[in-house]
Amino acid sequence: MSSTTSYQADVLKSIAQTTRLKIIDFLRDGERCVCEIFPAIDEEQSNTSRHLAYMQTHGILSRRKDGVKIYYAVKHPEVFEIIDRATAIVRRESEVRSGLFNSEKRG
Amino acid sequence: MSSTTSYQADVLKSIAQTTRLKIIDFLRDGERCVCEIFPAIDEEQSNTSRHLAYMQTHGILSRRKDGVKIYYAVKHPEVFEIIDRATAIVRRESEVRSGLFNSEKRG
DNA sequence: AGCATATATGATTATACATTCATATAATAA
DNA sequence: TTATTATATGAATGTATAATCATATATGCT
Repeated sequence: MSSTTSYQADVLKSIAQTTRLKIIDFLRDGERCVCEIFPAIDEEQSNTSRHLAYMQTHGILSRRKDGVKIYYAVKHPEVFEIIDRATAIVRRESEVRSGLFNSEKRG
Repeated sequence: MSSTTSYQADVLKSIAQTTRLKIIDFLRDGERCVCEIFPAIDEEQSNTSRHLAYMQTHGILSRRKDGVKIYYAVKHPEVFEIIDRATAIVRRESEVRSGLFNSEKRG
């Protein structure tokens, strides 16, 4: 196996989870501290903290300390591009499944 | 949570695994049957079959039957775009970690 | 120093996942 | 019909993951 394959999987796994997707989505506007993040996504502080640490360890979030607060941000714009493409797939799949695609074609 | 968040996670999870990444990469040239796939990626037939079924169920692979053989293909070009972006992240991260980025800047 | 706030982490539990082996099913050929 | 090839799947196993609760640690304020 290509040596980068497992790193690719690690990066994608850091995104492919509902709580982490919620966090990343909340970080679209930029850097936020933990105390802003966990109420916004409606998850427990400890769980949120773990996911943030996980994503930072795997290189997709940056971490900045300011006093008591820790600010996290998405490091690579590709993270958002990946999610946007996943959204496109979901949208297309749901159209096909609901028969929207075929009925459009029929007019 | 947005109702599509868990579908986004499902799509990304269908990609974020080493064996599945190997399969998808082998399918870059197009449709292939199981008997071509598992030797190419050096995995067991049963394991390969399971991952193919998983990805098909989650909407990222198409499945076509021709006699005894089953041909699978990647349905959405976005799947490759997602992997390419993950690769870009991995590359940038490894550059930063190895200090290549900073030494380049220094000249 | 004592207190409040912010974040991280150990321990636990439940669940999901990946893999393997053995075997079932399906299509085709002899 | 029997044999062969291709694919799928049940059962078992080990490992990873997500979430929760309780608590530790760190910073700053009074």
